[in-house]
Amino acid sequence: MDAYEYIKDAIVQGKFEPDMRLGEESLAKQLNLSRTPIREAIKQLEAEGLVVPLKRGVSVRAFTKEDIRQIYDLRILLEGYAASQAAHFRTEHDLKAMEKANKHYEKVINECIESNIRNIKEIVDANQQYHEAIIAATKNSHIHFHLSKVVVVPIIFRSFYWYNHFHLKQSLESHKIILAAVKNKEPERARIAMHEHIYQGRDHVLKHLSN
Amino acid sequence: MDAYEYIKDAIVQGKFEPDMRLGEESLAKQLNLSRTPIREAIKQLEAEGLVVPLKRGVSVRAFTKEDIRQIYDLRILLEGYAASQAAHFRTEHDLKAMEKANKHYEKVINECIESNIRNIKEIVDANQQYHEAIIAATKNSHIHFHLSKVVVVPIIFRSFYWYNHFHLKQSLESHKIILAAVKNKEPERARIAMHEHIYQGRDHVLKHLSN
DNA sequence: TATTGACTTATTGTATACAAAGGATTAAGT
DNA sequence: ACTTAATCCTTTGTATACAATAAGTCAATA
Repeated sequence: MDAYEYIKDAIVQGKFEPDMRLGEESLAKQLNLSRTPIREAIKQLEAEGLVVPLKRGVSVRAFTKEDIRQIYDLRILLEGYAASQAAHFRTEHDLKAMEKANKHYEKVINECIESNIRNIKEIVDANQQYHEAIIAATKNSHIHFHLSKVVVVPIIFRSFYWYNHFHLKQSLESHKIILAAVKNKEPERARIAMHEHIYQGRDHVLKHLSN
Repeated sequence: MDAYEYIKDAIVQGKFEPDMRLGEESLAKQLNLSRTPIREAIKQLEAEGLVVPLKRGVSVRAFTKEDIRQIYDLRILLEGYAASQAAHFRTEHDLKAMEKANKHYEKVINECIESNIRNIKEIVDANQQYHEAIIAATKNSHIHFHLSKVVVVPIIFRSFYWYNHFHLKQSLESHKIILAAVKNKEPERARIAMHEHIYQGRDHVLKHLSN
């Protein structure tokens, strides 16, 4: 397995906790690699801001409540724009992709609610696919590039992020509203709906964060 | 000197041209270093999107006209937001910093016009300081983080970016308008002025790009 | 007992050595 | 002459070895 993917996943899944120091030798042993590729992976993660440099080596970045607030503000700006652009310029192909992603999200949510089993990874993935479909319709690869870095952070706190059925249903409803606006080519409606959708996610996360 | 800084500067200054392959041994010799730190620097640049991976090694990313368009769209969105936020929340201290940066920019521009000498680096730096002062007033470090990656790209094409006195004066005028709006706490005015300012820069660059 | 200082240890940062994979060049065959 | 194949060479990718520095420990003195 790739060192970069391994470490990033471990951070996002919370296996490597905030402020935990990442020892190179330790990681090298876990991955059956030498320190050289480990260090390269760490440098990439540092450039993305997921780990922070110490005097020597790095530690997992501990995002503060203020960080989360700022990241959501940024995400609201970018994804709101993406939604409005999608409503403007979407093709039939884009729409099909979004509808497919939405159908899938609906299926996952409903299964989750019925069986009362919280398969967090599946929900997070389905949600991301939906958002990616909208961003793809924007046809701005640079926005996609930066959003992909931004979106990852709150997922670190996903353990309580998706924890109740009400929020899940609310989220699904928002997705439908956004999709309808894009389908009807209503940019401002799409932007506002996306804003509201992400604000709800933000509030939900912030409510459960202490510091 | 740091390998990362060296390579990044060389790319931004145009010393390493687009599509040029970056040989590790060659860079190591230039910097009197071994390949190890070179590779780490390259990984960072790859994460930022300034170099692209080949089957083996990397080359300097060749940004297309479409890339530039997308990057400017993104920058307009982010800096427009920054300007409006600055107008909302700016403190006296923020304002002082912006005014100082603006004074300095004015000085540089005027010297440049009078002496007819185009010290491109000085102009670019003064311009960046002004924009940074506005972004600082936003108090959103994550927006600053992403903008810092975005802003760099068009500078690669700066040789003709700042090439005439009319554009320079126009740019200075825009800066003053934005500053006034921030000073008077007019968020929408500030955003629109920033949009216009960056659109002008965009058009100027695009006009001189062929493909 | 607390604090400071030297010493020891562990881990990073850098260099080098080795292995593997592309790309280039040359030769052979059609 | 042009294409194809095989070999060689250059450069990357990985591992290891060495050097440098930060941190931790222990002892000594106030």
